[in-house]
Amino acid sequence: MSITAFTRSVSDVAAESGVAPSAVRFYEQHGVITAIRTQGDQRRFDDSAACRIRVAKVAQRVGLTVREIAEIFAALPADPQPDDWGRVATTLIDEAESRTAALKAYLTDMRGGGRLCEIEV
Amino acid sequence: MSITAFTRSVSDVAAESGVAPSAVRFYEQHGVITAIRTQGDQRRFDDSAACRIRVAKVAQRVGLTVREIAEIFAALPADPQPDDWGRVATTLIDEAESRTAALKAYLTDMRGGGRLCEIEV
DNA sequence: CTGAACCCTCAACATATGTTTAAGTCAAGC
DNA sequence: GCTTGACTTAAACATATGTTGAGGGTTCAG
Repeated sequence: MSITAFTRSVSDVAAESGVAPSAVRFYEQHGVITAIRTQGDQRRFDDSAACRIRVAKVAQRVGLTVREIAEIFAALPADPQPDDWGRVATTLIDEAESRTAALKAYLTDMRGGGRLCEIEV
Repeated sequence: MSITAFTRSVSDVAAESGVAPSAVRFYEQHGVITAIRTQGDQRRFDDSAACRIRVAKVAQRVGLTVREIAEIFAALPADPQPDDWGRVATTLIDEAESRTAALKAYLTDMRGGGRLCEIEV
């Protein structure tokens, strides 16, 4: 087992993930990432923090909210392994495809009837 | 050619589309739907308004903003025909699939390297 | 051990997406 | 033609997603 190192500061994670420090604090507040605190009350993150944020940004683009993303990431242990990420990836992709499928189904039904838009919702 | 009838009031469109009257006004302000005005300054919408709103709601679920949806709907003429809706549908689906593809690519690259998340952005 | 650079919280601001409410106007049936 | 319900605008409120700034504390390299 590897020892999880909580060595990254807010600005470290911000630089690694490409978002502003304020966003790093925001994502921590909302459970997308987690931190331990130093004696002086400063946040320290592990390697996975920047990763989680980068994945979160892409997931937001397919319509997932920060809350939904945090819920999905709740399945990730500290120091996540490939299998852990794999399960999360599957969940995210399934959700994205499900939403796209709903869009396609709606548009297809709309055309299918020739009624353009009188379909039942 | 069919004569486009602008006969629907705000509450008519709200009822047809399943959103609140305030949302109907909001979507008009943001260009998702368009209205003519009566002599007394009340909004009147045509048949396509409720349809546009229902499509917009589904499109929002895949991450499109109201602004983006309005831009895509700008290609719809008054009294849109099946072909017009078809082009809009294609644009919406392409965008949704593009975003899902970006998510998949990101997650696949992440796993692929075995580095979990040290991929270049 | 000290100073520069970074961190803390909290509050205000900003944008997107709506809803609610107040004060006043319009429309449609009787 | 009047009444009643729906409409108008504008502003305030609410939630999501952040950013900025003030006032003060922490860390770490030298």
